Amino acid sequence: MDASWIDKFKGLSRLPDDIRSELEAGSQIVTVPAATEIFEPGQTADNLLLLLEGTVKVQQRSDTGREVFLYRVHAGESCVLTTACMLAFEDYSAEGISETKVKAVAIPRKTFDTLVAKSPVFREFVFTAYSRRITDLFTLIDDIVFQRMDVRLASRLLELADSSGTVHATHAVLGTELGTAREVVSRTLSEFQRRGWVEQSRGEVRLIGRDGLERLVRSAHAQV
Amino acid sequence: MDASWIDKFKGLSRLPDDIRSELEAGSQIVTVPAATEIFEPGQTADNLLLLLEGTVKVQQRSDTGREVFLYRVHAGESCVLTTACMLAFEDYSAEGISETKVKAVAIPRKTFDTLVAKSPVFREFVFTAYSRRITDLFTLIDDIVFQRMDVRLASRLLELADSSGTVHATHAVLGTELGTAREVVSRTLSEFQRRGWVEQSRGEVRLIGRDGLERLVRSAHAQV
DNA sequence: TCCAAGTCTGTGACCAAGTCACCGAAGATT
DNA sequence: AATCTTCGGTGACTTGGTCACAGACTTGGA
Repeated sequence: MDASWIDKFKGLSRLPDDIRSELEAGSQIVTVPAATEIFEPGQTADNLLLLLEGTVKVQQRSDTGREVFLYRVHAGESCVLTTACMLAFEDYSAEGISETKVKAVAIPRKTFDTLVAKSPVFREFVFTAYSRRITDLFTLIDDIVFQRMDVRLASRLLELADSSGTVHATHAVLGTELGTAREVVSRTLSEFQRRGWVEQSRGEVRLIGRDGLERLVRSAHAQV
Repeated sequence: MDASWIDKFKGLSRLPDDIRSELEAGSQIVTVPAATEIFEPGQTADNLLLLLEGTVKVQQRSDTGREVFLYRVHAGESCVLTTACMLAFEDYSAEGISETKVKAVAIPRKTFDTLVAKSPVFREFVFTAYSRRITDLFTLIDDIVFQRMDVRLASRLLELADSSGTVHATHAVLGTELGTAREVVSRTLSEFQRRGWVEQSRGEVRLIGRDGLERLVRSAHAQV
């Protein structure tokens, strides 16, 4: 345990030494296998998770059993929206699922509360994280309401592509990510393929004309 | 100043006396006329507002100049999402507009920060408020993605109706509230009228068959 | 009082997106 | 090899969003 995990989080590196050790002592490093439900509706969250490795997908399951993707937590970020419910002793209405193997720091309610009280730096860290997520949610809503599907799909593909330019996801998965139907994804992807922007095979999409996709996304954002 | 405003907020009434007086001393009661911009994008919020009277509408203006309604703050609630940005020194991306004359308590950044540090009760108040708003945002997203417009309009009409069962709003306003186009609202309202649920005149909708509207809303929520 | 300008609502044509039903192809299982 | 499951493709249809335009109502001068 050479360098502390704390330094992986920009907002926390400024913590004074005493708080640092308190945080380290009062928290715990956990690992979770891929595709595991980390938290779910109807459960009071009792740990704040800070992701060291991997990604977590947060989505809401609606009454009908369909799912809306809300946001994705990457390494170096925190599942901070759970904390509101944590401190408020309220249920969280969204569910979090590890997409990969996940390594994270779990900060129990008690430590969290103490640190929020004691440390201005920690407080700022928490509220900054909040404000990020909330603005993300706002832009998500904006996107859903006003942005065309082809643009949203294009930009999501660019986000999800691995280093070799391939997206590993079925049409159905892409559908729930964007809150739309599988058929719509299929149709749009065929169109992208026709334009020579992507190649498809079962369960994956290879981006072979990033330029086209990027142009599409840019053109939609360059509003008149 | 007989009864303190503090007792209007359920979560705050349990505050110990010393914190109460600190809160009262460190904050200020303000009034804002109707239809005034209270906060806007690109501005760091420096006060947390607790509404005593009136309502505030929070919406996001998109690049194209269109607006999406996000949520409405009523008396007894707080514009709490601004506080994240407040403490994080970040810009708020949404705008808040008073719909009526508004009386509110303004808690400056400094007082807020002190109280969050000092008082567990205040902390819980803040985080509870957060969690409410966030869950609201989640259900909003869910609604937008999965719920039919007629259902959403019906339930919004029921919410917005005054004591005499009249909604004072133009079709255009209802459109932005629901994130849809005016024409869609017009068409749906004509349909409601055809069914004898509402009567219309310029700038207002009178609900004359609440039952029908309520049935529509209920039937949509009673998912199989 | 009457006109002009602005605001609000209605409508038809069209396009984008979501839904439904169904099918065949590609992997996985045995 | 036979079967099962998952994935992707397609056509027909409905709902919702966009555009263009017209008529009705309101308001504020002239």
